[in-house]
Amino acid sequence: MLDTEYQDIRKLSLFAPMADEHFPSLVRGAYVQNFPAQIELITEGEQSDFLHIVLSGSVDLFSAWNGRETSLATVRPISTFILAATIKDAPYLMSARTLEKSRIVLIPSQDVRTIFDVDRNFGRAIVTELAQCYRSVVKAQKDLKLRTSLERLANYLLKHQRHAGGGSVFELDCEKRRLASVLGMTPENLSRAFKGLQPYGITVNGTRITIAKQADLERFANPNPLIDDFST
Amino acid sequence: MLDTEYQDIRKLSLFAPMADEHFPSLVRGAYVQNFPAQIELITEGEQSDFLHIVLSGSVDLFSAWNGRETSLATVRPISTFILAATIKDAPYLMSARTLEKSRIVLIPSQDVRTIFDVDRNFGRAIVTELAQCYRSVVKAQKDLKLRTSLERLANYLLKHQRHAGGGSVFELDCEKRRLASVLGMTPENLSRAFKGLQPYGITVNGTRITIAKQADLERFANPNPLIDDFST
DNA sequence: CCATAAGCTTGACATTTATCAACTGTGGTG
DNA sequence: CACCACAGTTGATAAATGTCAAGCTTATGG
Repeated sequence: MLDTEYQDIRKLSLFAPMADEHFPSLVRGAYVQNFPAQIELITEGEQSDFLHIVLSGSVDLFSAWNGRETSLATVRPISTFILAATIKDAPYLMSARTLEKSRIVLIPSQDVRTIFDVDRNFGRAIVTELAQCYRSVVKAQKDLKLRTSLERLANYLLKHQRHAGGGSVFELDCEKRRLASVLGMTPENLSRAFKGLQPYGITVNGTRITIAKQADLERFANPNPLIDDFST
Repeated sequence: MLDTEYQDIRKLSLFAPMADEHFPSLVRGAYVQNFPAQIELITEGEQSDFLHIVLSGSVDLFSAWNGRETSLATVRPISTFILAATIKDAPYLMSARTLEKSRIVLIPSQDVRTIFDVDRNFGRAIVTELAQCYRSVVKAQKDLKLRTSLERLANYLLKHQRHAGGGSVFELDCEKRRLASVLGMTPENLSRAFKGLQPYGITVNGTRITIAKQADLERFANPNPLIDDFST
């Protein structure tokens, strides 16, 4: 692991509060590996042997059942994933695969649990992180159950517009097929949903989105911090 | 609070590991109250001042947006709810209302956080509970995104059959309108979904469900522990 | 530069789900 | 006992979403 990476991980909200004497022992047993795109890192149902951290690239968390498949989230640097399975020592509920060339840290789950037991601040950070994860999924659940696909797309666009700086033109940060899966629809329907947002000033050119009538779109999308804000 | 109730709460997995000297100070500031049916206990968006515990009765966790409403979960005795908001000191993401006459304990969130800081075992119990909650919602998310309403109903029935003892006849434990909302469909559609399961041996009489062709239903439902098991 | 493959889009169509209105049955109440 | 209120059901219809096949665009490699 590079020293800059070591520092970056140390600064993660999950590890920052940890005592100086504990962090090295957590990292000591860790692997760092570069993966090409489209590699399945973990498979749902397997035992959770490692806490994963994405240093660069991006990772798709997805799940399959009965021949169908859906994307549940995207993990971008620098953050951890599958913390809950690690802590509970339970099987993974989702699979994970690299979306592009990615650099991943693997920390043995047992080490995480050991230090969790001795470092109070780490324990507190884990609680905060888990509560955050929980609330994110609850929001996703509300998004899915309370909105039509058109409304989900509208709110997704507003959210990513803010994330991209707030300008009226911005770029999608993933393939449309994946976006469709994340939003709970088919790629064909996403295509039509973009068309359906034209009356609200949306135009699409490849991955470039333009929001011409901001107020109209916001009136239609009716975003709600209890569904759409990352922070709350 | 009755002494039996005190003991019951003490035995909850969330509180059982707590040191004997801390539990009284947690309960000292708590209220116990009886609520009639259909009382809104908390409203989404408000500050989370109390951790709630259902002693008897049942509570519906739901959320609304743009005039629509959906049930996200049912809380039954004896268990806590809105732990994540309490710990994060963040606004509630869901509203809660009594489904029937219910007895509820309210523990000031600040007390929970204070003892969380001093009692290691309590901290650990909270982590376990949060991880459990997180995984439950992830499963619900998979259920919703990977299955049709008919499949969700079939799996719901199998799950509740087991919960009710495994016999081929059992009772639904909530109104069909609520079940419909939990499963993410309209009451009309739930009615039709029950009809749609007739070929698999399902008959309905009021709240009484009969599964005549267990194997057929299971073949259709194709239940999966990573979606349908409470435990994993 | 062409050929190819892959993602995306479009149209036609099927399926699923929601909506609205009417009707049924049941339980409670005056 | 008559009446009402309400959950549930049913039918007709509409809207949303998925499926399949074909065509389009674009990036890439020989």
